[in-house]
Amino acid sequence: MLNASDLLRGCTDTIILAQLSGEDSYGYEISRRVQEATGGELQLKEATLYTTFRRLEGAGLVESYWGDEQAGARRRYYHLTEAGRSLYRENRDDFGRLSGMITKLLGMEEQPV
Amino acid sequence: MLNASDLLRGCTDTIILAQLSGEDSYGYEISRRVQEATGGELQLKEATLYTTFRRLEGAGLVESYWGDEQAGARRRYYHLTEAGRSLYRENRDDFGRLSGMITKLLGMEEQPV
DNA sequence: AAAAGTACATTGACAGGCGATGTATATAGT
DNA sequence: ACTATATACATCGCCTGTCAATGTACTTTT
Repeated sequence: MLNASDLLRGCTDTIILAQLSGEDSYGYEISRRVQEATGGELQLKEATLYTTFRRLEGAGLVESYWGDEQAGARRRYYHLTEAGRSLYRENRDDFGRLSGMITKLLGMEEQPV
Repeated sequence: MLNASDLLRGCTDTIILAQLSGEDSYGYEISRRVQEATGGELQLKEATLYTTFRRLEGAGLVESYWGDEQAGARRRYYHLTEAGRSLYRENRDDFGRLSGMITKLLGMEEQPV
């Protein structure tokens, strides 16, 4: 697995926001989805995941509520607020621009947008 | 200008290594080149730049020497070691892979490598 | 009965980016 | 002559995000 602790920094928020842009979800599921989507290469560690949720909620980017599961462990669901959706789009575009710049700076082939 | 402090983390080393992969250079010049190449969007702050040089040199990735300028301010040049060149290539590839994954996770159009 | 999976949460250490600040030389403008 | 700006390097200390370690609790599988 890629050791991407530092590279990940600044992306975690946006990745989580992105996972919530379709429908409400909860920590464990988001974690699994990220792992699946990257073939296990990328992983949001639990500590990172849950501290990030706190931060996002504190900033008013997401709202949380407990699910009403009758069986199994409780789940805390997160819902993207309008502010969160707006920031998500902004961050996504910023990431696109930045990764393009870095790609260029690293002397890699430029990829047309 | 893009506020990329966090996004930049983990890329700074590689960007600097990349700038040294062609020929020896010095701090101020690398700083200017990065700014020019990104249309002023991205900037390696001085504190970041010089602390990074220390770290890279401590890790044996670069070697430094004073230039022999007769006029103007002194310049400390940096030279990429073999270890540095090797890590540069590795980091560059890692970045490519990671940015591809993030692009995917952020729900952006995938760009063929 | 034990192990593994699901699910959430907190604490404290660590490390990189950077604002602030300082040094020194050279040049251009007023 | 003085001031501002550009060139050029350097360090200190703050801030913040990631994560290892640790803990809780329920369910399913062995």
